[in-house]
Amino acid sequence: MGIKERRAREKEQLRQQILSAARELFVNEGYENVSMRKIANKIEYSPTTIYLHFKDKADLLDSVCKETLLNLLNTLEQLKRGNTDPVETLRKSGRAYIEFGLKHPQDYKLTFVIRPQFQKGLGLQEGSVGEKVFDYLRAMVSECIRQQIFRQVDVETTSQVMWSAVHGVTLLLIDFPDFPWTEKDKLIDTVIHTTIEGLKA
Amino acid sequence: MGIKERRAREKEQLRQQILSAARELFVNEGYENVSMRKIANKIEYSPTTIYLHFKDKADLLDSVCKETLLNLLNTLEQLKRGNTDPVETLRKSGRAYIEFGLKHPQDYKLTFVIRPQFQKGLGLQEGSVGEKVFDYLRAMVSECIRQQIFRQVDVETTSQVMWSAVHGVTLLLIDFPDFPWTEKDKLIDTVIHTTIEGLKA
DNA sequence: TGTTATACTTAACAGTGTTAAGTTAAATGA
DNA sequence: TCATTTAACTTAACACTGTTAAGTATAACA
Repeated sequence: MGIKERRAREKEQLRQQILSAARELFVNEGYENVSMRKIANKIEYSPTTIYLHFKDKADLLDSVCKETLLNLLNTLEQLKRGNTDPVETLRKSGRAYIEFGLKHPQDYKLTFVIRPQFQKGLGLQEGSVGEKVFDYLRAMVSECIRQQIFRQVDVETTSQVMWSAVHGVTLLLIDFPDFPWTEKDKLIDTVIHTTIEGLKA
Repeated sequence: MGIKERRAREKEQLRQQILSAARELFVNEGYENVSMRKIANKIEYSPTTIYLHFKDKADLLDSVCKETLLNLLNTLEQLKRGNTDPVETLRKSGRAYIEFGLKHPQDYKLTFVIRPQFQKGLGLQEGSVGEKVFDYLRAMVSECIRQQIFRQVDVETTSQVMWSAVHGVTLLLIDFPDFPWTEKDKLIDTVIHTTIEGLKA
């Protein structure tokens, strides 16, 4: 039964082709400014072919975002290796998160701003990659609390505070590039430092 | 020359009519899902009439956002009156900012997320209402530093850290309503408290 | 070789932002 | 008062959008 497998492989290949064309266009021109026809043109298929692989445009966006989250998760987990000091790890992770957002601003916005707008009721579903990213954060914070470095007993709230801080500065830097920010690295470091100090015992 | 004045008044009236129709539709259905024709229908004019008052759809959005910022500025300035303790004022302002965002989530997103997306190069221009809002924040932070309550000498960085925190938590609460947040008020208080503690001397 | 299933396309629908050209009505000047 | 100018507003059109129903061609199977 090699034929069915080959067909499935070919189908998956086209799916990936659509996905990477979509990502490239979304990232370069913005979700709104990319039409299904544009994507279809790029891969040299008719627009309707896309609908054989993705429910609609939002589904396509969803899949692109899932890849982004996997990418982010990978970046973060690589960083954890060999780090023992939990606070230092948290600091570095915060930096990595923000830098990921600034390095791929369009991907970041697609994932954390555009997608929730188009996919209402998006709560980082169970088993989703998004949940795994937050689990990563939770684990680090948990360790900081366990070692009695952090004040709060509540892991959830503490993690959410941390997320708020890095998400906030990331989006502001992306969305208001012409605002008279202080030196970017200084701002990022201060945001992370301030939040961590504020969380300490 | 009462005629010219009456004409100008009528023109301004229609402008306001368009603006309030646009706001209502934007807020209820989302910027993307509102067409110029929809707005025109609501005010019972032809779609092209709108273009006699606004350059394009983005300009319309811009004007709606300006109103929102005035609204926010007003809320914040009312709060300052009679408050002497600068840290307490800052805390209350942070709360008011976040609550404003949660009370008018669509307005907030339009102003701080959608608009920068459509109006590239938006750096809170000189004299803009947005600048006035940030000036308000700057003044409060400045007072905290002057009284040597806050660590940082750098007013700019400190203000930007504060903005990051409140912006971050506001957007997360709006965009991921189904996320298992800890009790909302607790989260907001903790974000503000953590940031302020982290900034202290 | 004929039939079925899959992959893909064509054509269409109802909508979009925006503009050029045209119309109507009011204000102005003689 | 009446022709002319000016402003307000509309009609019709352009080139696009996401999406679907129906149709075609090709490959896999019996």
